[in-house]
Amino acid sequence: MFLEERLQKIIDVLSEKGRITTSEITELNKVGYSSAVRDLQILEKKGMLIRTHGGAMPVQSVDWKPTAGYTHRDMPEIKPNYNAISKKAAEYISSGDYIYLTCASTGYLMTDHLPSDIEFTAVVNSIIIAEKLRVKYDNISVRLIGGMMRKNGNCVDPIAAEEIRKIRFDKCFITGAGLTADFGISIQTPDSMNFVRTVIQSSRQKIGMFPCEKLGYEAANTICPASELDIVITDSSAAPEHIEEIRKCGPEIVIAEI
Amino acid sequence: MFLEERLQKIIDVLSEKGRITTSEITELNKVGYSSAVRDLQILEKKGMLIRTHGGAMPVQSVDWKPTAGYTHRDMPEIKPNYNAISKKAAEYISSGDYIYLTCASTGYLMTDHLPSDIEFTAVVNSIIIAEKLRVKYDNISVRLIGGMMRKNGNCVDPIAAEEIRKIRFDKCFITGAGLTADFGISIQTPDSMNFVRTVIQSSRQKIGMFPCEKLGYEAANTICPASELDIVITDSSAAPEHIEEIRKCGPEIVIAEI
DNA sequence: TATTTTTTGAATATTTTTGAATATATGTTG
DNA sequence: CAACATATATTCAAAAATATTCAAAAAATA
Repeated sequence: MFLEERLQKIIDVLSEKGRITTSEITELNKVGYSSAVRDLQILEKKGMLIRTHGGAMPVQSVDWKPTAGYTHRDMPEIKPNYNAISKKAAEYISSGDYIYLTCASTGYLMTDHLPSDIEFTAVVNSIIIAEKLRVKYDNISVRLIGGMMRKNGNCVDPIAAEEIRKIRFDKCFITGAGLTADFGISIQTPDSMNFVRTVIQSSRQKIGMFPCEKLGYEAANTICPASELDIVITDSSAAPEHIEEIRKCGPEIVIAEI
Repeated sequence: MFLEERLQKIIDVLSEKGRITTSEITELNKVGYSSAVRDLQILEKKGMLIRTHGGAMPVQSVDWKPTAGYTHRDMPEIKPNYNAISKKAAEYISSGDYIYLTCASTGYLMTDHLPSDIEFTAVVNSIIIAEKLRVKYDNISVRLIGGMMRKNGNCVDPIAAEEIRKIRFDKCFITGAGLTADFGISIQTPDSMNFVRTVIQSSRQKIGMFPCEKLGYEAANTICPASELDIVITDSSAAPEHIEEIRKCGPEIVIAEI
């Protein structure tokens, strides 16, 4: 079998099952362990997947811990809490809404839970999310935000922010790398900071999705105070002190059961 | 057996089975290994297939599908003339260029032939093309044009056109549904008409890709006179009278050998 | 027949695959 | 939480598969 065929098979399994192990690959492609690993390396280099300890996962479903820099040794895991939060968030969408969907992993996970019985418009700045919406939903009008595209398929540069400025959202579903009472919503890159800030400023209702790991964490750049958010959705593993800290700032706290 | 017959046989097997090995070719055409390889080299040069280690695959099969599960059978059959024109067009890209790539099928086909040894910026309004560039090329900066996304993943509405208006391209690679001396470049929908017109107005050098079928045809809406184009790339099956008709309007005519 | 083009097979070079040795990470147990 | 056991990753060199080169042979053409 050709290299290209093997790689395609891996991608197929990955996007169907959401995960693949190294031993599955050896069986699937009838190759030795070393070749299986090398194939994963090739695909990782292309940005088609993220390697984990024991196999690989789709890029979209992985969001590494904000506390540690990402190296190939950090093993990203499937995060049920991310999924639970995304599902809960999707419940807030109403008929006719004009909403913004974050390009972070929580936004991607939301695409599995969006309502298919009402019509609404989703504004997205990720071609991965756009493609998923295009293929999966007929009831959603998709508005794409352009700009210089990052290697991960997202647009968060000033061009994209400028485009956001021309829109008023009913609701925005956003996230960040961290959230505290002191530092508010924070994120790694300045571009993202600027972009998300613009989104928030353009939205009537601001809904933040923050898995427990992100509460109490402060990333490099602050986007806005926590008080700007109307609703913060977190999960049942969140520390009570963190929850209380944010609640005092103003946002309504919603707990998604894992 | 003639060379052409052998090549055709290879293409036939390829489009039927989606793959062919070198040893299959030696049997199929009753030739030695060296000849089998040379035939593959010839076809690869024409852009009719992609050589792999051990054989070859159709160009489209080596694509990275955004969604899994496609086989080469699901992909539209590549017309050799479209492919030849796309390949020829890609030769016009120089280092540092800021180019627009049409969202039509010729633009998509170009993504198989773009130079990978020089850096340049590609502006695209199709998430399918954007995704392919993202995965396949490291040397290309991709600028995405946003707007209300059509069901096919393209953005050609007024929002997209407005975005184009803010750009000046070194070159644009465009097409249309038809091209005549009388009616110029024509296209089906008004949105597309407006969009492509804007692209042309924003480009220093205008390169049109028009397979022989499109010469002499007039679609509903005219975009601009044929004289606006600097170069028209067509294929060797184009009728001489059509070629002459366009040449008289001004554009340099380039014939891509099928 | 002379000349050119095409085909071929063998020698050589390159790429790909593999397994074993070593290193690192994760899970478990006291 | 340390120390061990297990699972997985990395490295690397040998082996296998495939590609390239090239000159001779065959075929086609003049």
